[in-house]
Amino acid sequence: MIRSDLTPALVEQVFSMAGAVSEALRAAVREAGITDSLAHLVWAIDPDVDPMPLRQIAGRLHCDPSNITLLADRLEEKGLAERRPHPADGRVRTLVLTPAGEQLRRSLMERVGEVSPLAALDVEQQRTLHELLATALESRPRRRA
Amino acid sequence: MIRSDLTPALVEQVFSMAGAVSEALRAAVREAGITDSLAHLVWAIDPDVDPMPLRQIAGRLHCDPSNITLLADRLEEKGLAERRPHPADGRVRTLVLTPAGEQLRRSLMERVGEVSPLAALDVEQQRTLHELLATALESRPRRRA
DNA sequence: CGAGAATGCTTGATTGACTCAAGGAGATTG
DNA sequence: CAATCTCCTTGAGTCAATCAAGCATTCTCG
Repeated sequence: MIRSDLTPALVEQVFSMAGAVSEALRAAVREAGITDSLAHLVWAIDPDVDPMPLRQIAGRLHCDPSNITLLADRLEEKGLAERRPHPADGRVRTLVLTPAGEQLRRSLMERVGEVSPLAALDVEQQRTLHELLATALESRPRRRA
Repeated sequence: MIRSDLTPALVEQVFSMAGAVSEALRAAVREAGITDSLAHLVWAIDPDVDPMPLRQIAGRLHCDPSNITLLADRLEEKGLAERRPHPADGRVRTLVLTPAGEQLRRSLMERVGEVSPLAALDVEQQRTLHELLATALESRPRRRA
């Protein structure tokens, strides 16, 4: 017993926080007639950057491309997003939000700014938290803390 | 545009961190022949506190009790946990880890202390992070930061 | 006591998410 | 132009999660 290890407690907090955020958004998500996974995908599509290929989205979300195919289908059915051919490469399809999709995305972001536990922190605390998480996430995973 | 809102970025980091931890544990989890959900349940059963009723576990994991029934079945099949009758109330079943289950739980905790991104922070940073998250999580969700 | 209500777990049916293997359309290399 | 590679899609199959009953046990109150 050399040093106390906070890591398991931190992991617990992180999962707890992710769960709390999902819970906080659930009402808005259900109201929009979509599921958590769809909301997650909408969240991941930033209208301000170049359209992403489905494969790239899959990488970003750590799941199989075929999974994104399925979710994209559902998003198209609901008129929240649509596939666009890649301008330079005919194999590639990109996914972009429709105006309705962009509006939903904005409303989710606003909502999370209102009801998530993270909103209970003041600006200074949020900045500190942001930096700590960035530091951890940027590090390549390594042995021994 | 009065103030910059870091909340969406923080939410992104939190989900990213949760994903990274799951990813870091995935190898160990698959090696044990179980799924992420089973691992999550094993993680949630602390051998050092009194055995919890299934209903209470469901509350802790924010899911339906019938879900826990199913997962508990699977855990029993694999010899990682077993149901025990509640000493005072005949309706209640509690779930406790077997020695094999406890060992798996310990190995998951050790592993997360080695490979999770959170382990990249020094002790002081971990303490700060722990306090910030605790502050946020303890607050009742409210409007306006 | 004893009937009715409440509580706790289980079962069954259904839906959604995810993974893997296989296939087809479009690009690239030689 | 032929072989190969990349990207998306399809189909099969598994796991997770919710909901609606259902049964057993306990509690409440006449």
